[in-house]
Order: sequence, then structure tokens, then C-alpha cells
Amino acid sequence: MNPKYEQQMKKGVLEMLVLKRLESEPKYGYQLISELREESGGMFTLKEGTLYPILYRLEDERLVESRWSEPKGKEVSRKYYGITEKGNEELRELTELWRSFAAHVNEMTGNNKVTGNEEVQEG
Amino acid sequence: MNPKYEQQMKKGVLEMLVLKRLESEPKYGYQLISELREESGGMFTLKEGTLYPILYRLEDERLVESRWSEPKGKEVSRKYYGITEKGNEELRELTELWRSFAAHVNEMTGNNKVTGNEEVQEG
DNA sequence: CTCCTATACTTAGTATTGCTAAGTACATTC
DNA sequence: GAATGTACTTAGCAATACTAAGTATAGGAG
Repeated sequence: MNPKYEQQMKKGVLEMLVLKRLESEPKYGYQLISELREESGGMFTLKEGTLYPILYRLEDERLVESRWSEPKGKEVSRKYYGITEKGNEELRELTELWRSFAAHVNEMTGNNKVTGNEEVQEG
Repeated sequence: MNPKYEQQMKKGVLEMLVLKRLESEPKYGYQLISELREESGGMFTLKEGTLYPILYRLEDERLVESRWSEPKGKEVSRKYYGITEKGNEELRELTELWRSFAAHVNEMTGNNKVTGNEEVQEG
């Protein structure tokens, strides 16, 4: 199948996933790329050209704030992104939107029980 | 919240939903718009300018086939779209892709077990 | 020192796609 | 015949994942 569909499905959820990853603590770009790749089993393997524009958009909307690290010794300087209060709020709303959206789509694709504890008749 | 996110989330799933609606029988454009709106509780309220380009793309990919109705009496002529064998196959693959995708996103948003019996701390 | 690799960030440009807005055509209603 | 409702078409816009190239620094190989 066309990888096109998977690419398109990602639209609108990557920002939510990035915000979610920043919920616990500030992180830098490459770190986010690694974590998203590992935790998704490879499904969310973002290139820099995908992630950084997302971070810039989030920053423009004041959902995250960035600061450059002061490199200790010969460390490379890194730009850490931390979620703001507004970002936390947006994350909650985005998560709700996603759940509602996914529930509707599941229902309309015949996948109508998504509560997670039913036995699903496959095929 | 920005309606932008909802718009973006739709990308990549509308084609699946349209194919799904054609699984049972051929339908025409306006009919699909009505059904999608009704069955989604309004979430998928497509304008013609959204639906028809989708149908044309599906037709280009040989996932659906269209034929003009022969209007009986003074009926308006309608263009009926029917799913092809290739379309059925694509629908199965798309549905699987969606389930896998949604499962990953749910897991990564901490929505991994929604058994429905947890107590949720509301903000 | 130069060359290569790895890390880390930036940015210009492309393709896809949902949407807006306008248009055509026909039938019915007023 | 003007307005309304149905049905389809299309030009153009906006948003965004991706490609591809670039900058900069550090460390190692030669």
C-alpha cells in the first residue's frame, strides 16, 4: 500500500505527541526524535525537517518555550523545549479531540467497540 | 481550540470512510455527504469541494468505478460510484493501517487502556 | 592539518489534501 | 422568471509531513 496514507494520517497528531513527550520534562530535538521512534516501534520516525518545524509552530503558539543549554565543558549546545501552562491545556484538549475523533472513525469503520476490554471478532 | 487540528486529523481517513460507505452498494455524491454527516453526528460534514475530489482520486486509482444513472422520467442524472475489487482490498488494508495507527497513538497518549472502569481525575 | 562521521539545528521547496468559493445544469416552487 | 434545492465541477488556498540541502561543533582516522 501507498505510504501516502500513513503520512497523511499523521497530520494533526504529531503536535499532540510532541506535547505529550514534553509533559514530564524539557527535551531537545534529537532526543524527541529518538523517543518517538523507540516508543512507536518505528511508526513515528521523524526526520529533522519534520520535527523542528513542529517545534517552531508550537513555540509560535506559546505552547512550548525553548532555551539554549549552557554546554558544560565541550558539550554541544542544545535547545531544550519545555511545555507551558497553555501547552498543557492544549494537550488536554487535543487528547480529548483525538479520542472523540478516533471513536467516530472506529465506529464508522465497523470497529465500533474501542473500550479495550471486549473480545474482538477478527476477520 | 483551533478547528485546524480536526481538519488535519481527517487527512488520510476520509478516503477510507468513503470506501467503507461504498462497500454495500453504489452511491452518488450527495448521498455520501448525507450519510457521512448523519453517521458521524456531524463530525464528518463534507462540502462538495471536499468529497468530489476524493471520489475522483479514488477513481483514478481504480478503487471505485462510476456510471451515470439513466434518469427515469424527470429525475436528475446522478453519478453512481461503486467499489471495485481493488477498492475492497485497499479498504481492508486501510482499515488495518488505521487500527495500527490508532493503537500506537492511543498508547503514546497514555490512552493505552481505556477499559472504562478507571476513576479519572478530571482537571 | 584534512577528511569523515555523528550530533544538533535550520531552512527552502514539494506533494498531498481538506476546505472555500464560485460556477454549471436541471427541476420545482412561487 | 426569479428563487430554491439537488447534483456535480473546478480553481485556488492553507496546513503540514517530507525531501534535501545546508550550517556548526566535536572526535577520530589518516
